[in-house]
Amino acid sequence: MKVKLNDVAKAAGVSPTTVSRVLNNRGYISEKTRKKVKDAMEELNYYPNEIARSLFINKSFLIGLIFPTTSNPFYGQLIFHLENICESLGYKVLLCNSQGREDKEKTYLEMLQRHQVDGIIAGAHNTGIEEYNTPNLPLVGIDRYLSKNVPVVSSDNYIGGKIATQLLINKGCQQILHINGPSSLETPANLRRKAYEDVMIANNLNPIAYEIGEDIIKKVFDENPGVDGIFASDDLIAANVIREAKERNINIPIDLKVIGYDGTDTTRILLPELTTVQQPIKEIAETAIKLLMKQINSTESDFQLETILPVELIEGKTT
Amino acid sequence: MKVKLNDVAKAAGVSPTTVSRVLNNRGYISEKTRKKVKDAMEELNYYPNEIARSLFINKSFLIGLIFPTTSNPFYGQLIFHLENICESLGYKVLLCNSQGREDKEKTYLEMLQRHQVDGIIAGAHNTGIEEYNTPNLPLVGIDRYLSKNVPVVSSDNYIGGKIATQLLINKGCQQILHINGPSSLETPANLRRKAYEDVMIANNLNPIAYEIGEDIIKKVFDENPGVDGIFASDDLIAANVIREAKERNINIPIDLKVIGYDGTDTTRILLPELTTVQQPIKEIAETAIKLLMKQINSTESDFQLETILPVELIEGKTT
DNA sequence: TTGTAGGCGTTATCAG
DNA sequence: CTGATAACGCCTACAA
Repeated sequence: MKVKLNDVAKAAGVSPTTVSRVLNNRGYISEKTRKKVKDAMEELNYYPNEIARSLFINKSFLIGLIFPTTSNPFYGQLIFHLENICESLGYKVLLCNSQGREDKEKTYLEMLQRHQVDGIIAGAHNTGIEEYNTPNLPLVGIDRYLSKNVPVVSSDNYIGGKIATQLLINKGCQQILHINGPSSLETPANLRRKAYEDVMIANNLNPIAYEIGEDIIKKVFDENPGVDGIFASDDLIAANVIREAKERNINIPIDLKVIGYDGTDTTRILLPELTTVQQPIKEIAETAIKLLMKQINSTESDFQLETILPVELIEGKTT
Repeated sequence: MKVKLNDVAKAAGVSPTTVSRVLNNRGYISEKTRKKVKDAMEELNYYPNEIARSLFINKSFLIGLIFPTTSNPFYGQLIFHLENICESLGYKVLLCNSQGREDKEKTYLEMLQRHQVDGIIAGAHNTGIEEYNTPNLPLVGIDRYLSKNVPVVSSDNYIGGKIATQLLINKGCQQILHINGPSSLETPANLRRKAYEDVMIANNLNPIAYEIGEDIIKKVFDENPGVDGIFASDDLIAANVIREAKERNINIPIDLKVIGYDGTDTTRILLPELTTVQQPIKEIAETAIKLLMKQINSTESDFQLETILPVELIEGKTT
């Protein structure tokens, strides 16, 4: 069947230990035997069994990633960077699409623990899942409070929401609405809405926020015929708003101004005219990994509990 | 440290074997001891070590996925479905973003083998990497010939290309160009271009194809002032074409008609007006997994070597 | 510089 | 019905 360390040893006429030494560059080995062994490995097309190795060293070099779906451009891009950085550090990535379902997320969480992952990065929009308390495992949340003492990384949602709302006000909008995704109160992303409400009130305007759902966009327009500004909590919602507006022959940006949130590469290509608040996705990924590695490589817990990264306004033609 | 099977055994006052039996529902156990064991597992918050288990049963329930990037909406959606189906079958997914780089892909391929994955699904646009010949491992390619005898799944690229080109011709375009992605001659995706060329020639038109690259879109317009139809080999390219056209004040669809390829959920939301050839992404994923499982679960190689799934034209407002 | 022995956590085999 | 034992493939003492 599969060629193993022992086979290499036999072929090279040395002991398994020697092969292991060559493999891991440990201890003293004569150049001659080293070459013999290397040749044998080449010859037999040998790959060390990482599973056996993990079992022994009690470390898997596996990181679990739990996000709603790679299909969403924000998560897709975020996961791309996360995987990328992991790879550069010698870690591999176990991917989990929770689809925002609490049951799936719990199952995944258990599965990852069974597989002895060295850490987990999660970002979904579920309410506090208590299972995140139990595992004595390095954890990092992205835009998401997982549990007490689990560090969170997010873009500056509050400032982002403020910038967005303020922009609409500055551009002269009178009736500004907010539509947010399926976010519970426990995610930092909800600060986008909070900021919207604060800014509206500070400007003596009436905040009206909708949560996305079946036919919500139509409802928004039906219920607010005078709407002239919409701050959508992500770019996909913004795109849906734009489409509905077009169908109703509402002129953007003259009669209605729309601003989104995320500013992924994909959005910038497919809908470049959209004004949006761009998240520093790569930096979020870098920070998350850094925080995770800190936990993995040390026992002290002196890491920053909440990291907030700056956002950037990208003005397009929809405002 | 981590609680293991032995700890549970001790706590329950039974042997490790019995615990293992309870865990796997094998052999006869009295209800009483079963309960004792289950309680102990609960008590100690025990999770079986899947690594040790994999080592013994010589199966990891891991599937490797090698694609250029989850950031691209097509791959993002494809990977979403692949992971989803794997999960439903009890398999976990190791994610690899090859970024279309041959060196990365080779490294990943080796890494996956070291990790004893039960199979690999790959779809990137690299030229034949010979390493795909060596591993005696279940493999499936998506839109990509990995090696002799490795099954390939793809959308009907030829028909898709034909439909796209024919549509432009039917709509009265005279100077139709094609822009394709960085595809080598060895991928089925290249049939999109082949079909374009065939249809053009069959209609006594002159086929001109560009391959995407730095400032290619501008070049396309500069070199072909009379262009009135463009078939882009994916939606992102189509989006770039549309943007450039807008900047040049070229009216779409009146002066220029554009059609893309892929029709991902994300594109449909962000750029719903784009006419495109939609790939059956979910079906591609299902077929790929089915072919992989067939290889995993049997030694015979009676599987279909090439599966081609039908595409669908989605007419938007850009044609 | 190299080899031998034991164990990482689990499971299958074979007794009892 | 339950328990002891060996083994999965590798690595680290400890010996030689």
